[in-house]
Formats: sequence, structure tokens, C-alpha cells
Amino acid sequence: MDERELLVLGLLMTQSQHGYQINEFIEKNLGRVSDMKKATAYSILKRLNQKGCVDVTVEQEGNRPPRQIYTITPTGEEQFNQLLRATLSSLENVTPSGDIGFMFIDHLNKDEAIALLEQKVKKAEQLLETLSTVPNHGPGTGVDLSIKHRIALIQCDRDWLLQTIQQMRQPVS
Amino acid sequence: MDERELLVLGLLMTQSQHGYQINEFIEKNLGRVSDMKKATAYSILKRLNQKGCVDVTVEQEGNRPPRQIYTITPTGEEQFNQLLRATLSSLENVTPSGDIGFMFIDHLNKDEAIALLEQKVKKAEQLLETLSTVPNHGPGTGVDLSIKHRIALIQCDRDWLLQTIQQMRQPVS
DNA sequence: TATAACATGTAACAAGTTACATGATTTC
DNA sequence: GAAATCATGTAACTTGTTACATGTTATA
Repeated sequence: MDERELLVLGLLMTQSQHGYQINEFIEKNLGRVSDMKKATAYSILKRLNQKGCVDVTVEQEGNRPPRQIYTITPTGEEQFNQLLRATLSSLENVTPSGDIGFMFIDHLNKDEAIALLEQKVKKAEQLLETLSTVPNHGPGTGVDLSIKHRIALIQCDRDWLLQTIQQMRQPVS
Repeated sequence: MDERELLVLGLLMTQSQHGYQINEFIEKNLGRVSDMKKATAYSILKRLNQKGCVDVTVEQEGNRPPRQIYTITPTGEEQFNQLLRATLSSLENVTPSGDIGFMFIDHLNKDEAIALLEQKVKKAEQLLETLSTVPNHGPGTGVDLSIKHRIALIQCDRDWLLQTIQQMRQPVS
């Protein structure tokens, strides 16, 4: 929740926007970062407005449906800063989702387990390829930083998987 | 959701249990793995029963509240296997929560940003220490594997953070 | 005798997703 | 004239959490 709120607030820090615009930006540019859905964006904006974090003004061009333009307020900026500091300084203290599977890997026979992990490796490599060709947002930019972080973690994941597969192949020492 | 269901099914694969028992095991032994709450455990068991994945028998000792003992069914075992294969072979394709912050790091001044990341590093190191002293569940066990994976990822995260902090300290090249 | 542990559960709430509904405008 | 894009929103549903409610038994 905090995460999605931070994302919306962050986008509003750059400029005032309407819901459609925010949703479109996330869908088109941040598809690899967030899977936030349209309805969620709208409801977060409503929530932020109720909390006094954003102001709304209505704009209309001709006969088109009116746009609800959201502008971040000082309260909202403070909230943004708090959330930003909190997420930058904290660390998840629970296993990432997807790791639960490792706990029960003994329920599969060795060959199948290895085959499944190899599929995971393949997906990691595909993702790495995609991420490495993502257009730069300008060197030293936060967006680039977040992508670099993602790449580093996936590489580590892949290497660990490869190493683990090797160990599984070797007879128990 | 799939994750929590897999966890409950996995625990029932070992032995039939009642809700309290499952919840207690998660709280006492898997606190670093899952943050699933009591009410959630009970409702997942109910859900699994409705889906035909588990059977219930009632047991009572003296005047104590009766225990609902849940036993995994063949359907449940199949479901377990499916979920297990799916999580072992798939890879999250969205940025891990916590990474959104990096996108907006430019909104802070350099010194503060560095200080926050250093806090994150410290938490990573504390967590690594805790995880390295976690009692072994037996070598080559899935549980150990999942902890080793966790350790590898956190180490990578820490190293990346340290490297990034260094780069932030250096004048732009 | 108080309180922790045992054992269950429900009700209210919060957050998100899916799917639907509306209607104008641009493009093919 | 059909389909995509623009722009908003709501209703129903799922998942999960918090907080409450209940009563027994062992322990300090």
C-alpha cells in the first residue's frame, strides 16, 4: 500500500496530473516496475485527496469528459518525503514471495527439481536481457538506479541458482 | 495468496494438524519466512476444505475446546504439487517492494540519501547475522536451502548498496 | 488467584483486482 | 461507420489484518 502511494505521490511531485495520465504512464513506462491497476490508481488518488495530500481541480476541453487534475499539497509533499525515507532506509524482514517453494523442494525428485530451477534460470536470463535494453532515463537518475538494482539482484539470483543446481547434481558429500 | 496456501499445504504434507498448531509453528519457527497471521491460517484451512484439498476430523480431549484436525487429500496433494512446481519455476516480473524508493531518490539531497542507504546496509548486516545463526534443519534440507538463498540475496543487496554509496560520494565523472 | 497457554472463531475494515458502464473524439 | 483512444468511475469480489469474544487448563 505504502509502495503504491509513494509511486503516485512521486509522479505527482514531477507535475500535476489526472488519473488517466498517471495510469497510462505506469502502464506504458513502468510495466516492469509496478503492476498497479487503473482502478487502484483512481482510488489511491481519491484516498490521497481525502487525507489532504492532493488537491483536485477540474478541467474540460470542449465536450470531452472533464479531467480531474490532482496537485500535490504541502501535506502531500511531507507524506511523500516520509514514505521515501522509510522505504529507502528499511529492509523487508520476510522472505520474498517465491522462496516458500524452496522449503518444500524435497517433495520432488531430484531431476524434476533441477529441471524446474533451470526454467527459473532461463526466465532470469530473459529478464536480464530485457532490462539491459531498457532505455536510459539519463545517467545517475533514480529510475536508472532502481533498474540497476533490479539487475544486480537478478544476476545474483541466477548465479545462486546455477551453483545450487550444480551442488544438487553432485553426489552428497 | 498462492504462497500462503502453499505454505499451509506444505505443512500438512508432513502431518495432519489443527489450526492452532499450524499457526504456532509459523509464529515460532517461521517468523523470518512468513508473516501470516492467525486468522489467515484459519481462513485458509476453511478455504482449502471447501475446495476439497483437506479433510477435517474433530478431536476432543476432556473438556477442552475441540480440535479441528486437517488432513490433506489427494486433491490437496495435487494442488500442492502444482503450486510447488509453479513457484519453483517462475520468477517475479515486477520490482520487489522497497525498490520504488530508488526511483525518487533524486528528491533528497545527496548526504541524506547516503545516510538512509547506510541505515539500510546496517539492517542488512543485522539480518545476515541473525540468519547465519539460525539452527540447521539438517543439511540439504529445503528449509536450509531457502535460508541460504535469502542470505545470498541480502549479501548481494548489501554489496550493491555499498558500491552505490561509494559512487554517490564520488564527484560525477 | 491471576495469567499464560490452549483452541476456536467472527465481524469490521482496508486494499486491490476484475469487470462493467458511460460517452466523446479521433483514426482507419 | 467501426474501432481505438480519451477520461471517468462504480459494484462485486478476494485476500488479508485487527480486534474482539469465548471458554478450558496448566502454571506461577
